[in-house]
Amino acid sequence: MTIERLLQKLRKRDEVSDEEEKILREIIEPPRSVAPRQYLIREGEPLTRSTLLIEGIMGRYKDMRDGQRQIMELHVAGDFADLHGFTLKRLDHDVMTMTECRVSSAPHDALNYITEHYPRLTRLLWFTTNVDAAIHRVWTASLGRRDAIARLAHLVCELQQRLQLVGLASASEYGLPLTQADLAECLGLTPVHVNRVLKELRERELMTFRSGRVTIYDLPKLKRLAEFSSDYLYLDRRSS
Amino acid sequence: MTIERLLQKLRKRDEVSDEEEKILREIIEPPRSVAPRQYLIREGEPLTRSTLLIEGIMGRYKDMRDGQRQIMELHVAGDFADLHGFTLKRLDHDVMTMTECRVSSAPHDALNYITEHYPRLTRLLWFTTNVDAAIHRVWTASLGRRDAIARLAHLVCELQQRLQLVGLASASEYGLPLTQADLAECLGLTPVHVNRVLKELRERELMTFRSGRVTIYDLPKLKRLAEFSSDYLYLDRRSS
DNA sequence: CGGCGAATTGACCCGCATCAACTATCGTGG
DNA sequence: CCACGATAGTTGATGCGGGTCAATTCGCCG
Repeated sequence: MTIERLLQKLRKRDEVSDEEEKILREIIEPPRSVAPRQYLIREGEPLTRSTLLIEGIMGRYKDMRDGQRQIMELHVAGDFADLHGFTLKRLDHDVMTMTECRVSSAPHDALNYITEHYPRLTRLLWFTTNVDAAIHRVWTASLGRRDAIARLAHLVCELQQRLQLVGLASASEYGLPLTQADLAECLGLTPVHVNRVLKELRERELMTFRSGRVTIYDLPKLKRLAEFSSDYLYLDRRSS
Repeated sequence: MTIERLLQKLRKRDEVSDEEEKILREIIEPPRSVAPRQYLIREGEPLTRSTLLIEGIMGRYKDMRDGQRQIMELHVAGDFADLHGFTLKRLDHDVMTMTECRVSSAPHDALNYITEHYPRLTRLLWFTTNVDAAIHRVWTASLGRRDAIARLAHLVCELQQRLQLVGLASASEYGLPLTQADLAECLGLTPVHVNRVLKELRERELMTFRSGRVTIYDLPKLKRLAEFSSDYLYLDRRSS
């Protein structure tokens, strides 16, 4: 249970040979625990390794001058939180644990070695950073063009899909140990308004979010409300 | 004047050897012209080549059910508009010319060849897709947490910086042949409100946008208003 | 001169923010 | 065991930024 979820996700998209699996296992360091609400990476700091999230939830944050924050992406088990740091060498945002997490690292030297000797695996890792970008695009569209209720519904659908992919969600519920204020920081809303929107979703009998758990009563309706399509998560096999 | 601007940008970030330049030149096909407002790529369609923008402006679009659109990124000369398509094999958005454009293509087979034989160049191309993602993140933060005037100012600063990088902008002006409605689709606003915000920027003597040209009167003040820092464009040399 | 898309401006409206008070939950120490 | 303090959630009253609708004007081209 270290890189299993990562492999599970990669294999949904493309084949991973035994040799590729072996080299991946070799470069991933032993996991360690991190307390909730800890900064793993600060904006601008030089990076020499990338972080694989084994368990828990992490977020990519940007701080604004006035103390407001925007979360740009949430990470779940099996995600690299900062694989883009491998080519960027520093980040334009912070990375923080939202909950208690278990994480491992992949040294950039080792990733470099992969790019020198495993081109297919390299393309697959590149692919995963491009899926992160696709998620960014959907969030951009949400913030630009969806109203508060559709935005929240979309986030709930996205996490359902991504958590299901690694066996952590069913069609009707999953654990999401975040606060309403966290959701507000994802959605470009205030905590107060998130609360009101959750109330409306509850009253419309679409879903509830209580004590760190999402319960979905009618997923198809929720998806329709959110105008959600999972295409952007690239869950099907690639031809290449 | 085909891949010159691309090389110019890449060399700002890292070295490109003669051999790497040679292979890049070989895989890029001869440029062709495309009229304004033409779809180059439609969401979901299978891709076998990636598009290098030689001249003009292109945009990445998402359409919403109700006919609204959100632009997720603008591309300028020297950008690959869909290099992410190389690993994704289809896109989650449309790509459209905003102006008359000159474009070339790089077949995915040839890019594959690069990943097999030129790991350093591969990392550099991977890097450029990660910068696109960084741009997405900044737009996300803009839409989530900046008000209309700061959002518009930020976009103007970003384009100034990116166009300057390829020699198409000075500190005080650059050509930007878009309509106010185009800007609205970037900024998650209505054309009417973009108009009002432009008026305010004019009256505060920060900048003007008229007949396809941005004129900046006070770039430092504009950057302060926008809370703009160019860090996310990764313009400095990487250590790797 | 006429036509058409883009820009401009005014009047009015609404979704979400703001401010403030109150409740619920839970861990901690006396 | 209860008092407490802290954090999260809930609700109401009010205000504002940006949307909507509609009428003009501008600029360009035929």
